[in-house]
Amino acid sequence: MLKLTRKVEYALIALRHMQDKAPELVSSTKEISTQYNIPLEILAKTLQHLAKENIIEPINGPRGGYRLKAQLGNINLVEFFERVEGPLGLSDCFYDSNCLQIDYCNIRTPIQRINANMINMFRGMTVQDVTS
Amino acid sequence: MLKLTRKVEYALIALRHMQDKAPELVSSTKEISTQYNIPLEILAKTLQHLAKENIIEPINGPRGGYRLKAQLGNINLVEFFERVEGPLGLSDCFYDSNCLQIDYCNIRTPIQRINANMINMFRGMTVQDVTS
DNA sequence: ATTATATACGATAATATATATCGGATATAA
DNA sequence: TTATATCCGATATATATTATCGTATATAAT
Repeated sequence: MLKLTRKVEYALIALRHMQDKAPELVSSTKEISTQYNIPLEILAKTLQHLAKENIIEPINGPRGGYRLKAQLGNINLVEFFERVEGPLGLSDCFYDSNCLQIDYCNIRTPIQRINANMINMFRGMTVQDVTS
Repeated sequence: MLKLTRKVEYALIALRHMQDKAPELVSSTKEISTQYNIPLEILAKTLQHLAKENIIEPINGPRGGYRLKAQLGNINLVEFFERVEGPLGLSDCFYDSNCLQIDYCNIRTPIQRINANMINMFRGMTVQDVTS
């Protein structure tokens, strides 16, 4: 429990890889896949997703790839996680209400407090904090 | 991602239920299962686990059940999570080394920093903070 | 003693989620 | 025109979580 997904990890690895280059240089999926030993197709999906989110810019054709588009220092980790993986929360009941315990639950409020602590912590860091 | 497991949630619900009673009174698995709509067998396993961890005390036979044994204010959430679910970490690589990226990973250090933040946050709260 | 009720617990099944793969399309530089 | 790269829906696989089953053991009440 309390794990990041591979998709998030792959995304961060790729972003750091791009960040380490001069901004105009492109990085292809294959290049990143090879260098970090990430399955090509999965990484491709992940990068397409980041492109749709306007975090990176795709460049089609031969010698194509991706370049950074967004300012990584402007994206906090809560925003990033949600743009990559959807809504964030220690329990589903904070954004989805089909939990069998929801009507009787005696820990909802305290868990919500802890959840807020976690969210605040992640909101206090940006993607740049991970890629630098 | 970043979710608690049901097992942890069920454990916290049960502990709060016991905490709400006078300390000498026992709570049976069935009673808790019914009141909070938790599958009986799963809850039974969870409570057996808590008993093995000396967090609650089992009382066998008819009119039996469980009573609180540990001081919930003395168990911080990191300790609790680890006693219920095993090692804690945003990524497996902090306690298990068969990750395909481990030799090349460019985000290990920053993720470790974030992980430390998360651990510190959970260490700053006790089970009692959830059950009160 | 017998019975009913409760915990103990290994084994297994079902479900959900995360991870990975496939097949064929589109874009574009050389 | 060709080779290289992204695009993307559909599907398969693996893993982890959640739930169930069957049987054993303990004990209070009668």
